[in-house]
Amino acid sequence: MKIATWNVNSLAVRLPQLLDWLALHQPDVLCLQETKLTDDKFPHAQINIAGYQVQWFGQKTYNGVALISRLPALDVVRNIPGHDDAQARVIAGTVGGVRIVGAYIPNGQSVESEKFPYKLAWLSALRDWIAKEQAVHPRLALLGDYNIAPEDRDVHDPVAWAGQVLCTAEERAHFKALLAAGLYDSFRLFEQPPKQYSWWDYRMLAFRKNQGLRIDHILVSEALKARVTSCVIDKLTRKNERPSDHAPVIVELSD
DNA sequence: ATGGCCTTGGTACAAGGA
Repeated sequence: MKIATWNVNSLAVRLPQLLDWLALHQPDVLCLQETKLTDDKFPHAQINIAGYQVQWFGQKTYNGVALISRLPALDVVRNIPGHDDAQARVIAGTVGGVRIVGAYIPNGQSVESEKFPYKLAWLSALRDWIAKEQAVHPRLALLGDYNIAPEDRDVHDPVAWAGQVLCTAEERAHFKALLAAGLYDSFRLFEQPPKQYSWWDYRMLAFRKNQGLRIDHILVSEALKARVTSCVIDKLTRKNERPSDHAPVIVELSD
């Protein structure tokens, strides 16, 4: 089973790239973030024609998530139950016996912004909910754009980024709390070369200089950890024409 | 080169992203 996550930064712009990507990589599950489409505009027919089921949850201009899968997604949930949120950031469903939680964690903008406490409160709600989900679904994957670089080695210039949003101690503590709750960062289950990132700013030739951050993650529960055979950041897709600023992340699970 | 983007809404350019 191949599961993946990709922040597409506008599905209105990136639909052709998405269809190409599905045909090339043939994932069993793909979680999308930043679709930026209201539900009436979601291109479900094209995704169905490509051989996939899809559940979606969006809004105008910002945010928006989708869960694409070969098999139908069961028990689909939109956003964090009990956490009042005007923004479309989570879609979850059970696919092939695996609980898939696709999340677009808030960016936070800057430590001084009112969006930063919103991010921290959101992460607290996520943590509480995931703990409950794990109790019900031992085989669980939490994948998406976390907007957190977990460690300095996930940052091209840790000195410049020290204390900045995406790299603060508070955000990293939330990431660590997910690990402490029994989730594993698939990427770190394997020996990895240095300077591996999943996002590069469109500006400053950041991609060409590999000035990026690793902020897109696939966390898996203990029961799934034993089945993870690889975790790859698909950097090639970031080189495409009209790319998203994020690269997809892909995990292979044995049967 | 001490810089260099992209998307949206709306139709000029400001705001947001990470």
